[in-house]
Amino acid sequence: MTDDDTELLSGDHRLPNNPVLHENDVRVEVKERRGLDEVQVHLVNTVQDAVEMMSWLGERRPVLAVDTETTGFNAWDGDLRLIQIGDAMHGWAIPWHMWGGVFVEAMQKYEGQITFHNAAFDARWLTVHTPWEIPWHRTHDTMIMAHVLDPTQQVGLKPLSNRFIDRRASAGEALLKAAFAENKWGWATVPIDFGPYWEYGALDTVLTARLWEQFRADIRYPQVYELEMGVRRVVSSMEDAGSPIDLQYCDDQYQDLTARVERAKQWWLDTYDVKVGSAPQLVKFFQGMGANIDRTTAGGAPSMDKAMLRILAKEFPLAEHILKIRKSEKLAGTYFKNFLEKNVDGVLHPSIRTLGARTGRMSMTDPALQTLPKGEPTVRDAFIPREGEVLLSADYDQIEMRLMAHFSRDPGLAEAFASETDFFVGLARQVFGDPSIDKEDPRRGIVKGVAYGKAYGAGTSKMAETAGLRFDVMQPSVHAFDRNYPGVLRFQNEVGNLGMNRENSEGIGYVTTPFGRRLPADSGRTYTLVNYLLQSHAAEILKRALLNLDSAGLGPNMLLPVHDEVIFSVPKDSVEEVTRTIKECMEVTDGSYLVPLTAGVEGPYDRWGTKYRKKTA
DNA sequence: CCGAAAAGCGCG
DNA sequence: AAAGCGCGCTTTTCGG
Repeated sequence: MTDDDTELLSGDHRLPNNPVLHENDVRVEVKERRGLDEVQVHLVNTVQDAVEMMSWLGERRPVLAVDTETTGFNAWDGDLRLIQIGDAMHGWAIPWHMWGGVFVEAMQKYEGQITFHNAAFDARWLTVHTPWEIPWHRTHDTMIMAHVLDPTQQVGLKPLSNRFIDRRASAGEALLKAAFAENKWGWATVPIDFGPYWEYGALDTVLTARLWEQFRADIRYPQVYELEMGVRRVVSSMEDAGSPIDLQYCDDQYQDLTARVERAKQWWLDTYDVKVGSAPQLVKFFQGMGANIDRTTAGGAPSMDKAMLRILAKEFPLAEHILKIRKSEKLAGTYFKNFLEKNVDGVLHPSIRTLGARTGRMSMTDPALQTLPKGEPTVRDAFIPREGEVLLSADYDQIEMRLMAHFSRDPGLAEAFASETDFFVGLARQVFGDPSIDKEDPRRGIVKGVAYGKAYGAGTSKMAETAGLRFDVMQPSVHAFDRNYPGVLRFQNEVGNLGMNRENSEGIGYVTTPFGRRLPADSGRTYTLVNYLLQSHAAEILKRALLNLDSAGLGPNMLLPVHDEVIFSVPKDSVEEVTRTIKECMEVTDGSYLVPLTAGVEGPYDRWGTKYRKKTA
């Protein structure tokens, strides 16, 4: 493999309807900036101030930065306090409740490019509290720019500003924090006209505008940035619309589970003087009963994890009891309690970071709806469609495996996707040369483990551990896999070598996705690049699908993205038609990949959990 | 009292 | 030759 990034490029990656970057904005003249000495900040406090701000707004500039100061993190419970606008030399702080009308008028008048730093945050507050609608087609985000340029750097406004603009950028923040401590103020209570508060709020827009100038020129692959800005728009709208849940059901489940957990924990305390939540106490308890605890945690302590307790349970039934308590506690505390606390009128509005991982995967918090248990459908049962609608779920079929076939160009692996039988059954038949293998055969699971192990960069010992097999039992299967799919091994070596060569010559090992996203490896860990490439490109494909779905008019029907899956709420009578549209938007079967990227649509469901229940004939 | 770390566990 | 990747949340523990 050569140093040429295009080596991994393939296919047509045009994006639907997403004109974020305009030809002309690149040509805007950007002046050399020297530190922050000449910068002026202003507070809109009088009609005269407002007039001056409007006059300033009429000047020519490459971009206008917008920022907000709020009472906290919850946009529904909290309040918007300050909105700031600024450019490279001036920042204006606008008290929302006094002068909000001036802000709205200003934004309606302004027709140029806009940038935020972390648009997701400000977009949510602005959507909830103001009538202004963000013009996404001319909206930028310097946090997204920073992540695209280097996903391993800190992408906060202050770290970036300290690094790229002026070391003193965070001085104001320190001053403000000190004032908070001295006066017992918080973001909700600091007086709006307190100098350090509004001044550094205003300065943030200056920093953001400067970062935009800096980064705009550095974006070598506008395609990734355009994808990300489009996804930010679509995902913010998913956040706003939210996912409906059944509150009564959540409450019933929560009450029932917590009561049972509490009783069980009390019993352990009364009977054995053991706190169930404390691993060290449990270790002592089971050792006292004569148990041999031979697994250790990452930190070296004796382990009381699920796997160890399962082993112990064969000899000590009490270990099973601990597992049950943990399970119930997790269901109650991590899921139902969270749903009850975080919903707004029966709707969850999670925070979705579209660039949550360095690979470009999304992450989700408050609540983390990408990590709901599937072995316990009762949790997903909390999720219901909108009024008069039903749920649909659309998943890509083995997308990372298909991308491994594509990137490795291994004909055998590619062929396996063409077969009618279950993919991993087919793989197992090929690997073990035994056409009688069926879905229940343990060799299917072994091959699946080897295949995903390859995709994740695991060695034989890790695969053996995951499968619960001895190294020497696992090894022949790995060899058989390598013999059958030599392209995969070659691909792993190529990516690993490319990464190592770059680490030696350029100081950093990295690969580039077909969209142009640069994926850096930690030093000495270039073997992770195979996984980064697969995971990252799979994320890009899902993201592009979100834009396709939005363009097809399904934006309002999307509830959640889950890595390689999208959850929808759609009108009952449109299921067939929507199913066709979803497949068209998600699948890539035009030959741009060595194997077709297919997606399955499941449903309709009236609760999400239904999908995870055994189907009855 | 608070924040960070560790341990454990949920997902793709 | 060998290397499991990426996340978030809760509880407990521990140090400042």
